[in-house]
Amino acid sequence: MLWRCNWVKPRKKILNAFSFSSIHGQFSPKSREISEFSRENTSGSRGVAPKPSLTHDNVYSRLRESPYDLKTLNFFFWCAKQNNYFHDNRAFDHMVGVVEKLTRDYNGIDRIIEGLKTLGCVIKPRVLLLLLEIFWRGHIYDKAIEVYKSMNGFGYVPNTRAMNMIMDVHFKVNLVDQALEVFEGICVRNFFSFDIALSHLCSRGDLVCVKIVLKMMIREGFYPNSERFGQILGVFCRAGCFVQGFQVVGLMICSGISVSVHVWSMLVSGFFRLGEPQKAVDLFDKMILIGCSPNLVTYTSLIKGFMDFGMVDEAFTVLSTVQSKGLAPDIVLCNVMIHAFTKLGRFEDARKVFTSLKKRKLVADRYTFASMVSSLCVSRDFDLFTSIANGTKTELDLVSGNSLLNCFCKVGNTFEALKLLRYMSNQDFAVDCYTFSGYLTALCRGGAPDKAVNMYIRMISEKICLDAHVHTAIIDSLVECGEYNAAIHLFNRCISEKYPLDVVSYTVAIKGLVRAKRIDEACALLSEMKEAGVFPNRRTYRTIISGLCEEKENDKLKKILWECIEEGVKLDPNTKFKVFNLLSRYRRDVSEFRWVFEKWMEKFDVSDSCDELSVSVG
DNA sequence: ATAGGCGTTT
Repeated sequence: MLWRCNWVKPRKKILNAFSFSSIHGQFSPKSREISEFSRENTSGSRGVAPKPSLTHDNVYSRLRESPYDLKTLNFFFWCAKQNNYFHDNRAFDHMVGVVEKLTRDYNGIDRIIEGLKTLGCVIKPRVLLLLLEIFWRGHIYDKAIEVYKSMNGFGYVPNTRAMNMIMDVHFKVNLVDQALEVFEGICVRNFFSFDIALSHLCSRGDLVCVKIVLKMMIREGFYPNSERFGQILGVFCRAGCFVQGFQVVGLMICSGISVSVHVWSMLVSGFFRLGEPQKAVDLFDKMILIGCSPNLVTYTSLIKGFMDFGMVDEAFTVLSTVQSKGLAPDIVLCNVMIHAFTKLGRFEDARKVFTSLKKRKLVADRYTFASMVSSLCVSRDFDLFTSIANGTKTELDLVSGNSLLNCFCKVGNTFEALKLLRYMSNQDFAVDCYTFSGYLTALCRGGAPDKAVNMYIRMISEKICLDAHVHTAIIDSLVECGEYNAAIHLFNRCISEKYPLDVVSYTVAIKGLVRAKRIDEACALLSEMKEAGVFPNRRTYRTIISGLCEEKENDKLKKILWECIEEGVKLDPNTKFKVFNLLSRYRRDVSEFRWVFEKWMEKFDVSDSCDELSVSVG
């Protein structure tokens, strides 16, 4: 038997985009007498009872007066069977409570169906479809699936509507594969089939499936509504597929959907994340040109984007635009500003934004927390850090937890660091590379380098977090606690195993060799890293130069110094001073480097950034 | 349930 119900008439397709049930209200019920139900189902009451007609109101009041039993359900089905009568939302919603009770009273759907039969209800496809809809509306998903299975048991071929509902149910109970199977099995897909599938796939961020379903949808002549389009675009942007995101926008424009300020904002930040600040700016200009006015979100994206690309002046220009427009910064913009000021080393300004939150009636959140913790840590404002770490009620997430962990390690508060780690793993955080780096550091600092090494070995064997940062963390921590041989051993193993290493990894290894007084090996490693395509930076040179000065290795020092000059590497004042001190004892060296020394002297106390000054060499 | 924000190493 084929399941035919004519639920969704083609011309209604788009009109009813948002709800399955709205169709019920499209038809006015033909005047028919409710008492006919009684005549059909009982005997002898003819002519005695009043004869209310079959209207939504009458049906509803009758349902409400009835007990929660099979008879009421039967009555509901009977009404639905009448010509041109369609239940309204109220009736459906009422029935949720009824079937909920019936589900408890009767064991299994089959028993309910048996009961209905004994009441004279003919079990037609429509009955099961209605039952399915009630369960679906009542979020009783396991029963909905049961009804769907019974449909097949009765030999019915479910129609599109039933399959749409059951696909939705499968998505909702997280049976994605089954949901997609249902989707693929729908012979004639309608707008809802695509809309439901897309809405779930978007929520899950399943870009691959979104693409496939969207293509199918368009090929079959349907277009997503603006809401769904926005959601789809969001998935593309979050996945970093901005070019394809643009195609989606193109589709939106072609299908006459207006591109909202939300969409523009997404694209502006998308171009920044793509590494295309100029395109972001062009887009912003275009947006203004067509008369779409940017809002705080758009401006925030611009400020963040400019800061990421070191376009500090541009960022502050946008900030003054925000102020001149009288837009009150929200918590997101404040967080961006805290981050920006910190990055610029303007810790006092970052702190001012933080303390202004109360005045602005904004509540600090986990983003504020993570940024402030990091800011205070970099600026070594440990007093305020401690008060924030103890006083904030923000619930920790993985990122803010990692931020805090890192800071505890820096302060040297191993106890708190390990306590936090225990908390994070008890909370079932999906700990990541940041956490592992923090863990290894904390263990070493806490005087348990052997435990750290064991942990690290285990991580390697289980292939957890094999990024350069983690290798660097353990090697540096071992160097810092004087375990030079262990550090160098691990580093060599990284090289032989071809683990990913970056300039910092090499630099800390060189630091280890310098501290172990193995200066020749340190110099050799400097050459090796270049051969491996990893280019030393000023901190690498600072480390090796500092070692060479200590060992008074003038010849090697001069060679390295020439290298720095040729490469245009700028040294920090501390290192320059050491070099000058050593070489100025020798007449020949002074003449060789006189011009360099003079240049250094000219701007000895102004040129270099302060972060270099505060850090002791090595 | 359409946009913007947070954390590692020398």
